[in-house]
Amino acid sequence: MVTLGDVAARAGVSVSAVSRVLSNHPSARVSEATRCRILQAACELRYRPNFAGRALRSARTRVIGLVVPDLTDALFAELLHGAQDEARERDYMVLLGRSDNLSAGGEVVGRLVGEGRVDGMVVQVGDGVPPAGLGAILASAAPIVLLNSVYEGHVGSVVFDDVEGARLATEHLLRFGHTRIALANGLRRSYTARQRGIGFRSALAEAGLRPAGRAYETRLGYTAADGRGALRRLMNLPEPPTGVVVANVDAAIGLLAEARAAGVRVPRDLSVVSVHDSWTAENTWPPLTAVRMPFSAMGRAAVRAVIARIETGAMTAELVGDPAPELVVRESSTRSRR
Amino acid sequence: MVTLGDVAARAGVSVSAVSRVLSNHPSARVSEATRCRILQAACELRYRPNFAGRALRSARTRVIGLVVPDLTDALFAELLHGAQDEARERDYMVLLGRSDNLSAGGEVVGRLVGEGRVDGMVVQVGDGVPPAGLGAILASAAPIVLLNSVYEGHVGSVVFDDVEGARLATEHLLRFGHTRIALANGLRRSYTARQRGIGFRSALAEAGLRPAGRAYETRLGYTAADGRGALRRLMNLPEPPTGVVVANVDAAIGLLAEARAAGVRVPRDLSVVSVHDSWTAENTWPPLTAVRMPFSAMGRAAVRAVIARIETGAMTAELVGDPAPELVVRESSTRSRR
DNA sequence: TCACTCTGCGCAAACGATTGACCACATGTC
DNA sequence: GACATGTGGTCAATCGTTTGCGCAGAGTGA
Repeated sequence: MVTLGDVAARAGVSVSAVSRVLSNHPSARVSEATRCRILQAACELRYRPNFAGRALRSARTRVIGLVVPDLTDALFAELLHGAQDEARERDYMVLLGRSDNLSAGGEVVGRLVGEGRVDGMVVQVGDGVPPAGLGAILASAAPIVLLNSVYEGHVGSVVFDDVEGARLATEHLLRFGHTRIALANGLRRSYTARQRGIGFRSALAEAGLRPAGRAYETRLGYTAADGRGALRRLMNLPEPPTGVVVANVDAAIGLLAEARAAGVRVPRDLSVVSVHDSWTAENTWPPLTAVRMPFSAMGRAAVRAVIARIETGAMTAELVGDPAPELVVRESSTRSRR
Repeated sequence: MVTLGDVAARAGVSVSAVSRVLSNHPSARVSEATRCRILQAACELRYRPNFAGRALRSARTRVIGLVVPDLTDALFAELLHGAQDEARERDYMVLLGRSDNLSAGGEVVGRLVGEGRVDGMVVQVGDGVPPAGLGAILASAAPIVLLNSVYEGHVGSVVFDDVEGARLATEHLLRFGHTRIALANGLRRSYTARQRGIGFRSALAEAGLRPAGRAYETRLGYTAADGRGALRRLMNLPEPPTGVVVANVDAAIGLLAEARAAGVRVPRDLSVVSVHDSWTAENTWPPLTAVRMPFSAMGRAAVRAVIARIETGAMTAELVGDPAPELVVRESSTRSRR
């Protein structure tokens, strides 16, 4: 391993001179000739600063942790990409942690922050995590930004405009003349599910429709299996809906598959619109009408927020509105037949 | 931050005593009473060893890097889970790097290893990376294990039994009486694509079928769009195949969607079997018959291999055969009508 | 010439954990 | 009594980087 000392020896100067030159420190008062010798020596020896040495000395790692509950879908990949792009531009790295089922990833947060492996964290809590578990994590006083959830008294969160996303999806069905519209939503305690419920109902209200009743809003979850369950429940109603807003694209994919299996024709018998878009939505049958949410921008915003928290102490509760949620019309939705 | 010194002060001993006790060092000769005091002090102060200090001193991080070209599908998630499970059991962490389009992630390997952020790496090179780029990475003499590709002279790779996987898929179609079977394969230079081609052709040969000709093997790639392209190409042949083996589940999903759009009925007109299974394959229409490959086991094996390389210097070229590839029959394949 | 200031660097002390060397004391052996 | 052995620890060096401080020598103004 090449150290500062090696470079210094080759350039015939002291380690401090090398350090100052290589990190462009303002206090680096060296002649142009010396600077050149140092740079050349570093280049020839392929010097790379040692991460541990630097982190130990400066008590900063320039790494931020990202903890998500699930990464089996393309949405997460987009989020991670945005986060990594933003991090790279600011000379940070992203360390992907794993939030296990138990304790909302509290252990991983403790490890990463407690052992000084990261300077701050972006945490997305799982759908089914009770708020109690969250408190313990946030109590650590470490720079933490929550993703898609807000917690009493914790300012430091980045959320989608889920209300608007759900509203867009609902309005699309309303424009197609649907009046009996269902919502296949996430779990009740999920923050995003609550927001999407609000957007859904407000769109209905604005259209002068009274809510179709509790039974038309399932709250099973965001997985494909949950979407399947939602379809069965909704189509077994005395008056099944003619349109359904699914709060997650993975659930919509399951719902679509279950519709085929149950003989429900989409979009003829049932129009389907999902919140979230991904490459999988283009490849269902029929191709899924979806509201594209800015996952990449959210990743960027989260990293930006946590870096701001680290470097300036500023706390932000940000709503990611740019680019705005956008409806992508495909073939799973059509005009109501009545 | 709580340091060893803080714990030592509270327990009334020296830092070295604390260090030895907390790390269960064999040279820790302390009385039972002292050991207790130290443990209690550490517990009360919530001591956590500082990562940087430890890494600097020991020149080891107990972190291994995982670099993959693409993480938009569920397969990758399974791989990562396996890797993380194995790492955790051996008291390591996994750091997910990003292999950009350019230079096969050579830059990220250089950074992670060069700056001492990781002790070793698991690298899956992208499908379209020419072998030349690989050489540069492997030349760094760092502990690197390749995933699903082998490189001349580099022993340190973990691969699937792709030959067997493709063979299983092909034999399934053969048992159904298909004789005109196509292969929608990955790019020519891809190692896995070559292996899957071998398995495909050997199954045909064992069944006494002569290969149906070059045109029946497309080599477009592993994405959904590539699968769509493969379907169009194959169904435009003078004598379209009645069955197709798709070398990747994402491509199979695209192929299925394109079949619907083109009016090709699956499985009536065309039976489809894919290599790789994932939750998305259960939710296509018709549900996709697939060969389940042991992604989780591969993640574990890769981490095991790189740790072995780090700790004992042992190099391995391993074929992940347990659990063996397994055919999961769903509804996208059926008996040939002739 | 003296007292400054400025330039161009080097010295050395941290940061936190690990570990070989060493020390004081007690006990056992010849 | 001299010596070895064992017990229960402490001391101090080390890893690589950063940074406050100091120190020559050159230049400047009075």
